[in-house]
Amino acid sequence: MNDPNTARVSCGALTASDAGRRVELDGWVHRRRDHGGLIFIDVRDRSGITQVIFDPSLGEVFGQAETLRSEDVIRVCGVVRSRPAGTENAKLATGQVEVPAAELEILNRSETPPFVIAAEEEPAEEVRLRYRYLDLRRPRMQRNLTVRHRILKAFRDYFDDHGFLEVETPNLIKSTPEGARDYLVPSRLHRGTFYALPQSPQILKQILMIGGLGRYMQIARCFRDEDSRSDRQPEFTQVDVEMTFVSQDEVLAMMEGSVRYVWEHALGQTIPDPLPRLTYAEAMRRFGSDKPDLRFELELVDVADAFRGGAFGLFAGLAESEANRVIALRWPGGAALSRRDFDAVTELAKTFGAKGLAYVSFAPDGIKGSIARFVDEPLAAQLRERCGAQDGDAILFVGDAKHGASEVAGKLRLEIGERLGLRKPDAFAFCWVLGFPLFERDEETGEITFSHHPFTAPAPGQEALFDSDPLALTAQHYDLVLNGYELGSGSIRNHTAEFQNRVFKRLGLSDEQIEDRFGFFMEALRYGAPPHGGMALGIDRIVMIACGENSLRDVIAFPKNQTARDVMMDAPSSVPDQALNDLGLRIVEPPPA
RNA sequence: GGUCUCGUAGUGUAGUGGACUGCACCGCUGAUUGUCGAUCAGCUAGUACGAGUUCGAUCCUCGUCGAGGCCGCCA
Repeated sequence: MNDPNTARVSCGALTASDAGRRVELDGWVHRRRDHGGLIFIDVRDRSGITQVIFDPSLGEVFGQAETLRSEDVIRVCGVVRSRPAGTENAKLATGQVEVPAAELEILNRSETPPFVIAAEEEPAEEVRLRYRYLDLRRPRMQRNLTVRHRILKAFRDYFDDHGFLEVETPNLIKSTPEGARDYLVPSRLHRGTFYALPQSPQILKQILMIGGLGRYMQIARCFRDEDSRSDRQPEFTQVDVEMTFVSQDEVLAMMEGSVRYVWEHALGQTIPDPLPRLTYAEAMRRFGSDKPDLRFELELVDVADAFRGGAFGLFAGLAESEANRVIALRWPGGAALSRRDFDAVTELAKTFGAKGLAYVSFAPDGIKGSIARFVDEPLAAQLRERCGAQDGDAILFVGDAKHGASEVAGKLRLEIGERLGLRKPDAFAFCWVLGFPLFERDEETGEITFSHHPFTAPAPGQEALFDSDPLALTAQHYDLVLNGYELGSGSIRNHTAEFQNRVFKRLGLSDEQIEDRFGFFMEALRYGAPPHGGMALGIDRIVMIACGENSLRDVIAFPKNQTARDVMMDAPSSVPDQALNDLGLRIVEPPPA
């Protein structure tokens, strides 16, 4: 069919103006409607669907058409024509035209697919992933991967426009045993040693700065051997960025610009300029999260003082110390909830780490709820005033040590927002979160550890605190947050070996440990490392939110499932003994439980 | 590691401590010349696995396996 008079066209592209053209359509049998003496076949490719019609006058071709089934792959030639009056299909982009087949070539047959591509109903995710190549034929996945492509391209275009060089960094690197668990790759040539897959190209991009690249970006694959969530995959993609001779504000402006450009060019939407900024302390206080969902209000309200010296002993006691919070959280319409509903919410709060949950509701027949008997009229009036609660609302109370109370209340806030439909998938609420502490105390060991990573620089002018009160140090670190998801984080880095060494020492590393793990990096810092800083944005999450999806698995072509398995390939899998022998590995059975 | 929910034909679902587990789609056979979720007639095909309670279990209990959500974890 390599006829110069025949144009190969996309299945979704034909319009009335194409009538009279002789075209070739290649694609899958989407649906067939067999009327015995007349057969309609919808031919599908990524661009859409065109109706092809077979007439018995075609003889042998018609006989072939009778055998066509879903997902067979065909090539059809014919002259496009307008549909007879009254048979147009307004629901179809190509509904004004059809192609009466003159020739048919069956390029491949399909077995009966386990699920119907054309169906509205969605098979279980396990089935979708097992037959991913079929799932990918569905419009939803084709759309999501298209959006993903456009977003990636927009990022590349933007950073290219701003003088960034895309530089690839290796995937077989050195394990630096801090942070998440590494994926390890055994070395054959150096038996008993291992490469690690990068958790991020962090050190490498810093060395690129030392290498004088100035402005670097990369669409980088990262690997972390930790348990998955709907928004976390063991293997994920970042837009990784690093720049020299920049202030924090300059990095923020550049990154903010990239996101604004992406939203405009890939999604056709404008976002605020500038993006709102919150401090870490403010985010925790008002939203109970370092990644607040700003699509809705419902802020946390501090009410400890209202309970001080009052009848409710638990909160009165908590109110005596600045280390505690008593947080009120308005639940619009919450008075309609049953006792049973509140019990369920209390159970939920306990899974978040709450010891319990107090609540009052303002029902038409008076104040109700678990602590209603401690809430007299003046207190009720005060609480309503401060929370902005109306008749029919409820207020939840979380009281505990500051940080824990904030986190519990923050998660309850999201739950309320979710139930009230306030987390709209087509709304995009960005914000920066700044002013994180540089160090924090490890709750298990009691040791001082870094909040994000050990290369982050403290805010200028805080040198005096470094030894006297390290936990009071503020980091030049920033998170970009969208709709309650952390899109990415970055920082201004330490660029002198001397200061980096002080940080490592402060974290309790010995000279030997520093040399063993970071010796190459410390050495690089000593050869004229310029001031630098950067950021990495999680592409998978950005695409997920942009597509209105709830799971990364719907925006990744071949994702792992929750247990980190690829159910299509069946990975991970065992390997032949010879492969283990080459690597000097032996599998040890786990000890009996 | 913990916890919750789920597992019924190829797919999506319904239902019940007791008789042939119902429906839709897919598939198969036949009919059908203007459909587009084609239509009409017929057919095929199922309780994840194991143990227990019970006269009797798809249903109740426990375990195993698998899946998903959340907590821990994720510098």
